[in-house]
Amino acid sequence: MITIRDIAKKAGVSASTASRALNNNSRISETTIKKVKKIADEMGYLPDYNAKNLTNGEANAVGVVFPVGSETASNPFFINILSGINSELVKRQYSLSVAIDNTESGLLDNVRSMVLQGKIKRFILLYSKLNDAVSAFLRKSKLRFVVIGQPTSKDDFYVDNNNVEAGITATEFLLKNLHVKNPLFVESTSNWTYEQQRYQGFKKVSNESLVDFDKIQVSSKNIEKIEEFIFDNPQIDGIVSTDDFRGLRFLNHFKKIYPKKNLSIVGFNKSFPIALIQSDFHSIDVFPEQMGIKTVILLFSDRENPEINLKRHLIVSHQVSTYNGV
Amino acid sequence: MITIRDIAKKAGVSASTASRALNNNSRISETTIKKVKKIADEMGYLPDYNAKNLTNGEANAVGVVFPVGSETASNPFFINILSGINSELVKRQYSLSVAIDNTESGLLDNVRSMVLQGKIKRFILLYSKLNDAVSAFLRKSKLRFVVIGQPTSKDDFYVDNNNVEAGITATEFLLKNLHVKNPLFVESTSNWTYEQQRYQGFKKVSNESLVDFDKIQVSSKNIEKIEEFIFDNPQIDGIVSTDDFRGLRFLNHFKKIYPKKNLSIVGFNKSFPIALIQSDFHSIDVFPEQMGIKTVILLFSDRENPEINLKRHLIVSHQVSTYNGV
DNA sequence: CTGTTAGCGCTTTCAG
DNA sequence: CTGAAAGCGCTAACAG
Repeated sequence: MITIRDIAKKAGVSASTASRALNNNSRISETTIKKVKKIADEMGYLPDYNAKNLTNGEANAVGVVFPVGSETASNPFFINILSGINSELVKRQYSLSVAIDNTESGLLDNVRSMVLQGKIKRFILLYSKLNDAVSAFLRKSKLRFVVIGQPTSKDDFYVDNNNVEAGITATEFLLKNLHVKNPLFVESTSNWTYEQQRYQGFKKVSNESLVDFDKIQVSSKNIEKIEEFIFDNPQIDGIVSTDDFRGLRFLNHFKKIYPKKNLSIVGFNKSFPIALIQSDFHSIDVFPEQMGIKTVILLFSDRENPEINLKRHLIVSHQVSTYNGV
Repeated sequence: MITIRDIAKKAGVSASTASRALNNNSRISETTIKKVKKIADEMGYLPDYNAKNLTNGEANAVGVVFPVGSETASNPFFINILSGINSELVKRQYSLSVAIDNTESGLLDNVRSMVLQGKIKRFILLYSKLNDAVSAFLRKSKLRFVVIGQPTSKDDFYVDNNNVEAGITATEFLLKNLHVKNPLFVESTSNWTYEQQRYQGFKKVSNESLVDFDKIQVSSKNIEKIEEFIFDNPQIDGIVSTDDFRGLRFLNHFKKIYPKKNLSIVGFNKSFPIALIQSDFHSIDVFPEQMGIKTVILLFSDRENPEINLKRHLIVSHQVSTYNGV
């Protein structure tokens, strides 16, 4: 293994000068910086992270925390988020360390160990939740973290879509492009904040367009009620669904009752890997990879981006997208 | 921060003795081991990983490598694997470090840096692929890694399901429990090894049951052919599909042509987060969390499990599971 | 602008 | 069975 002393020797300087040169310390002359870097390059020098971390008292890693219980299907695009996060981390010579557990206490232990033993100082939470032990711990420890979704505490950092706007986009597309006259808003039974916000957008556009509209909560618990509703409302010709799976589910109920009728759908998240569906099925792409990218930018804005340093959140755009259905 | 010297001082021994005691070194007497550990406990001592890693020349982390291209989108699947992996890692005081990138070369850089700079010595590959640069690099570096899926090189370590058996299970369920008379095997156009293996099982059971059977490749590229096939084969009453999404897709084609007919389905992977589907939709659960767990067990078998140390693979079971459809 | 020295927290020879 | 001392690779006072 080739160390900083090796390159110092070859460059005819001391180890500390070499170290400073490699870290662009302003006290070192341009010439020696160039020289040292050139030699380091030639010798294929790669700094040892564990040594750096030990002396710095801080790891070059970001902790990425998953929600407990994979029931949170509301965030289906984890892989894409991870990909976005990591693309930004590698630029900074950081690595991505994950905390995931089936229990809240296990998850907390995981994060505590990252902080206390791993010296990780920056975190990303792939969820947001009231009275969350992990965020409480991070706040108390004065560590910087960014939440993906709506924050639960007033001065948490977060990255999210503009969900009201997204609801507007979805509904406008449904009414104007798909020519729907009697839209329905389909959501879960959990009253997530993002669902309420998307509904706001839906309601606004529907009102302005002077169409009749309605809302329904869909889960596996209330099947009879749903089918009754569908039966009683044959005029429904399109839906905005807070996620693609729920939209598909509603479609199946609908087709069971009206096999011949078409239903236009705008869902969210582009959850289906392949073209899948008969009928006009569209989805709002919320650009998960972008969310990952912006999350990291915000996470490091204290060091790097004076211009956005004062912001506590960043917003990712969205876009209607089409499944090339059968 | 409380260090090993603090506890050594309190215990009235030297730092080296304390270190050895905490690591159960056999040269230390039972009594001092007990004493030192008790004091460490009382003082809430937690070893600093970066220091340990530096002296050990090896990080307490496992690199988990994702396939390039999120086209392999089965999201919940990966999350569950991660969860299984991490549950085993925490027991060993190891952490989970991920490598993910959109390009093969970027991914390789990521892994190289983990090895060369991070001193990570053990890896898990969440894919398997011929002529893979990452596995080549790991082999050359003589590092231990376990692949999830079928290995591409004769002496790679791997964890997988028994896919022939799984094909048998799926087909038996379709024929015996769902009373299908004319089964069809639905696969992708990629000729994955696991698809061929599942087909073997399908074929065997179909033959033994003396039923007529067929096979079809389904993708968004050959829609007309699929619908033609369905039209020409009205006797089809059930399918085994190599994944749930493809099964659903076929179902939609089928319903378009025969709106009134039922189709029984056995897919794979339990990909749908909620009950979704009208018609008899089942799925083979391949227990991704178990796969994660066994992967780690195999990864550390050189140190820990003399009894399975000679094995180069572990097999995870599977099970028919039901979507509580509408 | 550069070098010397010390030290991060832990493990490990080498002595006893 | 235990201790003293050295060192992992890097950074940061402190001098000059």
